[in-house]
Amino acid sequence: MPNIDKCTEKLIKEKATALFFVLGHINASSQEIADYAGVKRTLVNYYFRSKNNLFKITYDELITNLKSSLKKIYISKQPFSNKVEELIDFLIFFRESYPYLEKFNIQEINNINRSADSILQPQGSAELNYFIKEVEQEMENGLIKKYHPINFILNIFSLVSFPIVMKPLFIEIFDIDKSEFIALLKARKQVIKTILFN
Amino acid sequence: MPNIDKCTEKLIKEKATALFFVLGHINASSQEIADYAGVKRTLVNYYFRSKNNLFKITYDELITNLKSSLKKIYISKQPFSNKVEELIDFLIFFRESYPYLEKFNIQEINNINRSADSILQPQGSAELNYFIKEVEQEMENGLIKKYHPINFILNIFSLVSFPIVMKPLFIEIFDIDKSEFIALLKARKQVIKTILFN
DNA sequence: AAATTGTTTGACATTATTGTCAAATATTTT
DNA sequence: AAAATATTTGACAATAATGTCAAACAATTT
Repeated sequence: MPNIDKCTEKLIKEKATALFFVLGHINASSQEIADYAGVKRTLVNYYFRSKNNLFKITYDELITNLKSSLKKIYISKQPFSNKVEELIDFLIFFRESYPYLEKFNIQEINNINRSADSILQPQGSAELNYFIKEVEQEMENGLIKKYHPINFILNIFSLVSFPIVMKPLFIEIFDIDKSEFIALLKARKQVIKTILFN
Repeated sequence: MPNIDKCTEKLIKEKATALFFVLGHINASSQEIADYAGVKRTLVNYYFRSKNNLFKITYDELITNLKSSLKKIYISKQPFSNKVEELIDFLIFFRESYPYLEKFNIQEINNINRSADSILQPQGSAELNYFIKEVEQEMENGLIKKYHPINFILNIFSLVSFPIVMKPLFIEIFDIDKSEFIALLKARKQVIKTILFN
């Protein structure tokens, strides 16, 4: 069965991305990927050589998007508090679009076998450093409390990401409806902003 | 080779716990577990029937400890701010003792195949509800900002756990020494307390 | 010391998954 | 339409991991 609307390679890649990072089948077998894309398993090898390579490609694309968006925000010309707000909004949006990306990061971060050719290649950037300098500036100005500026970044990422990553667990622990928790997370955006500033 | 000091069953269980949750080999093969304990692989099956069962047993023991400690803190008779401080201290201590426990939680939480007999059995408790009531009380008193009390709990767990879970990633992103980051996390305890209260 | 019970071992069968390859089929170029 | 190229398919080999089992061995009881 030939594909009319989309070339097979693109199709496989898109379906794999959704399977990995939207549906959370991070360890899907090549058979599972092929089935989800509606193609034979061998085509995964034909177009991408190996399942791992396919995974690496989809992961790299997502991370590249993420990084590029973050960098734009870090150096954007706008009042600091607006910038933080934009950062929070974007992070929430991205985490909810690909809720399982962070899950993979966590799985891989601590992987014993992680080597130089690891899929994960975290790195800082000039843009991030610029933002950190700005945080220090605002600490001088008294807008935020004074401590190591990295803490401010840690706070943002922690307060936004952790509840999303742990959502199913928290729903059971707090014994509330899924919809109620989602509403809570929505309202939480304001809570986070309040907490971050004096 | 017979074991003198410790019966084989206990030995395997202890080594497996360390391998899983201290060293982070969450997906260790039965061979790896046996090697680490210095016994033949079949003994894992002999004493624990299956690798999965062994994992479940070690996991359950850890979680039982964790829950019981948390419950004690939740209902302990002491000023609210001291209680929160104790909670933070304990959480940091526990996360650093078993840094990979949370990693497993995150892996499993979203597992598609998670069924009724899943290893994960999160649940609330009367003690937690008691603590939440107390949080609401302190919001009335003006010690903490007013919002859905669950946010306060989310904040504590997020601010403590996320930087520990993501430690290796943050070290690379912020391009700082491991020792420097550990020092930062140590000092961070105070940062968290400051943030949580008005 | 013979019998019973508990523990350890190596060999085996089973299952799941991966990547390769040659043959079949479709598409494009000449 | 013949040739060349690209894509798809099914069969195959290799690998890794799991759990079972009977036999060997050790310890304990009678």
